[in-house]
Amino acid sequence: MTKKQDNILSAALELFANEGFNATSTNQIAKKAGVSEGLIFKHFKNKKGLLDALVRQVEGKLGEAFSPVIFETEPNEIIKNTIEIPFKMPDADYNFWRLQFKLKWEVEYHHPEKMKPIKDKLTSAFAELNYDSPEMEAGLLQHLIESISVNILREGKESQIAYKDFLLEKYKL
Amino acid sequence: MTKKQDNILSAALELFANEGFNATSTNQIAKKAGVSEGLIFKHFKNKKGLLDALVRQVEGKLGEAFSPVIFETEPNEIIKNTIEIPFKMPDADYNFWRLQFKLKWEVEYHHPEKMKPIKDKLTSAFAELNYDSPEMEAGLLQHLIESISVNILREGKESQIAYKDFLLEKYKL
Amino acid sequence: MTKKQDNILSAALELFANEGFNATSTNQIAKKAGVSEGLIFKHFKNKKGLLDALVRQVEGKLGEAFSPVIFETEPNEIIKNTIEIPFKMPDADYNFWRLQFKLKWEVEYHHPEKMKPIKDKLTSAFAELNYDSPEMEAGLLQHLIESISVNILREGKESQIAYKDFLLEKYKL
Amino acid sequence: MTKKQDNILSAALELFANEGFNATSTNQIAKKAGVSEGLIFKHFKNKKGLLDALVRQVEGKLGEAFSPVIFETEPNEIIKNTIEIPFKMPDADYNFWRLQFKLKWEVEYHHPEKMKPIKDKLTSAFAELNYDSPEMEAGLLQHLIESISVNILREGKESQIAYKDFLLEKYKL
DNA sequence: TATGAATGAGTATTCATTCAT
DNA sequence: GATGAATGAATACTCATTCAT
Repeated sequence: MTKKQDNILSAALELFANEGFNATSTNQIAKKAGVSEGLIFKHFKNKKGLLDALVRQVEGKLGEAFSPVIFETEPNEIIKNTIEIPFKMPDADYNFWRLQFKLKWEVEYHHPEKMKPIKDKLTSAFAELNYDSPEMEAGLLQHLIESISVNILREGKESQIAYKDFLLEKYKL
Repeated sequence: MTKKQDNILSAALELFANEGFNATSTNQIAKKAGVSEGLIFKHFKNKKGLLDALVRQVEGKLGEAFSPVIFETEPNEIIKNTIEIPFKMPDADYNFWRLQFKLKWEVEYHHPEKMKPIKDKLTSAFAELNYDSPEMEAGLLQHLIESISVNILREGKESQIAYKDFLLEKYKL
Repeated sequence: MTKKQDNILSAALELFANEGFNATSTNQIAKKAGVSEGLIFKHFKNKKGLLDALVRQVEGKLGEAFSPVIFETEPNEIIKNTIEIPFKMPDADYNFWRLQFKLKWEVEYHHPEKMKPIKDKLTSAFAELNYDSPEMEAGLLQHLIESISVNILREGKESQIAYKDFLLEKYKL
Repeated sequence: MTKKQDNILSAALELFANEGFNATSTNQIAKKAGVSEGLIFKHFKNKKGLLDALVRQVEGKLGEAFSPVIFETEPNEIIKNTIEIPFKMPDADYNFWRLQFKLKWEVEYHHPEKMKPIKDKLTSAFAELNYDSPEMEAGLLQHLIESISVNILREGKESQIAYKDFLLEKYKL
C-alpha cells in the first residue's frame, strides 16, 4: 500500500461517506487525493473496486468495535459493552461508520448478518440472566444502539450521551 | 395537476425511493412515466424541484401517520398508537417512507424537528403515567420505532411484527 | 396588429438587438411580452418570421432616417444632412439601429445595397461641387457615418458629438 | 499544446468567426476538429473558456498588426502605416479579425481601449504635422480604418483597395 | 508507479415548435 | 385570438474508464 493509494482511499472515504457513492466523481477523488484520475483505476480497477476496498476497511472497524462484546463472557458485561459501542466510536472513525450506514440504503451492500454475532451474544446473555424473551430483548437493544449510532453520526455524541446512563440503569448495570 | 404530471411524480417516487436521487436519471423517470424528458422540466423546473414536490407529499403522509398520536389524549393510547405507527404504514406508502428515510442521509433534507411533536406527546404521556424520566422514555421509544420502521422498509412487516406485541406488553398496554 | 402582437415585437426587438438573435429564446420573448409562447408562433409562424417582421420595421426606420438626404437637391444640404443622420437618430430607435448593425454580421441579412441610395446622392453632390473624385469622397463619408453610428450605439451620442461640427467645418457647411 | 488542442482552436475560430459564438455548438466544433466533444471541456473548461483562449490569440494578432504604427516615430510614416493596416491583414488571419469585430457586439468582450495606442500615436503625429485639431483628425482616421476593415472582411480587399491610394494622397503621403 | 490525453456514453436542461382546447 | 400541455431534437457539460508514454 503506497502513500498515494492511501490518499485515494482517504479521499474516497470522506467523499463517499458525506456526499454518497453516486454523488462523488472519480475526478473529485483524484483532486482531493492529489493524484491523477488514471491512478485510481490502476490501483482499484474501477470506482466500485474503490468502494469495495473501503468496505473491507469498514468491516475491520466493525470487528474492532464489536470485539468487547464478542469476546466477553459475563452476561452483564456483554450488555454493558453493547450499550457502550456507539459511545466508544473514535471520532476519527466517523466516516467509516457513516459509510456503513449509508450503504445500508444501497441494495447490494446491505448485509444484515453483520450484526448477527452481536445479536446472538446478547440473546444468550439475556437468557443467562433469565429474561423471559431473550431474543426479543436482544433485538430491542440492537434496535436501540443502531438508532443511537445513527443519531450520533448526525448530531454528535453529546446529543445521545444521556441515553447511555439511562440504559445502563435500565438494565441494572 | 394533469395526468402526466402525476405519472412523473409516481415514477420519480419509485425511482428516488429505491435507487436514490443521484442514481436516478431524468431519462429513466421520463421513460417510466411515459412522457418526454422535457415535460419534467416544464412542470418541475429541474430535478431538484421534482424531489421537492415529492417531499411535500411525503410530509402529508407523515402527518397522516402521526395523527393518531397527535390527536390522542389518553396517555396509554398515545404510547400504543406510537408503537403501532410503523405497522399501520399502508404498503402503498412504502416508497414515501423509504424516500423519507433515505433523505435523512442527504444533508439538506434532514429535518430532525419533524419528529418533535411525537416526542413531546410521548413525553407528556410518560409524565402523566408517572415514569421517572419521561423525556428519556420518550426518546427511547422514538428510537425504537424509528429503527423498527427502517427494518420494515428493508425486510417487510413480518420481520418486525413480533416487536409490536412485545412492546405493547412491555408498556402494559 | 393587436396589442399582444405589438408586445411580442417590442420584446423581441429589445432582446434581439441586445442579446442577439441566437442568444434569445422564444421563451424569454414570451415572458417579456407577457404572452404565451404559442402565440408567437400563431402570429409569426416561427422565430425567423418574427425577425423578418422586425427587419421590415427596421427598413422603415432606415427610410425615415435617410429621407432628408434622399429628397434633398441642394448638394451642400445633401452632405450636411448625411453628416447629421447619426446624430438625429431618436433615442427610442436605438434598438432598431442596433439590430440593423448586428444583423450585418449574420450572413443572410446583410444587404449592402441598403446604403446605395445615400452613396449615389452623395456622389452626385460631390460631383456637382466639383470634387476631384466624387465617388471616392462619397464612399469615405459613408464609411465615416457608419463608424460614427456604430460608436454612438455603443457609447452614446455625446461620445461622438464633436465629430459633427468637425465634419461640417471640414466640408465647409 | 497538443495537436488536438490546436485542432480544436482552429475549428472553433473558423466557426465562431463565421457563424457566431452562440450559433456554434460544441458538437460542431468537435466534429470539425476531429475530436470527442469531451476533450474540448478537458482542455478549455467550457465553451466560454475556448472563446477566451481564442481572444488571447486575437490580441496577439492585433499587436502584430499595430506594431508598424506603434514603433514608428516619423509622423508621416505613422499615418501611412495606419492606413495600410487593413490592407496588410494576411488572408490567413481574416478569421481572427472577423472574430474581433464580431465580439464588439457581444458586450463582455468589447474593449474600446484596445485601439487607444493607435489613436494616441496618430494624435501626436497630426500634432507634429501642425494640423489644427490633431485629436479629431486622429479619431476620424481611426473611424475610417475601422470601417474599411469591416468592409474588407465582408467583401474582400479589392472592394476597398481604391481607398488606400485615395487616403494616402489625401494625407499627402 | 504514475501521468495526462483522449473517449463514448450519459447527464440535466433548453429549445423551437405543435396541437388540443 | 390565446393558452398551456406536450414533444423530439439539440445543448453544454460530466462521467467512468482506457491507453500510450
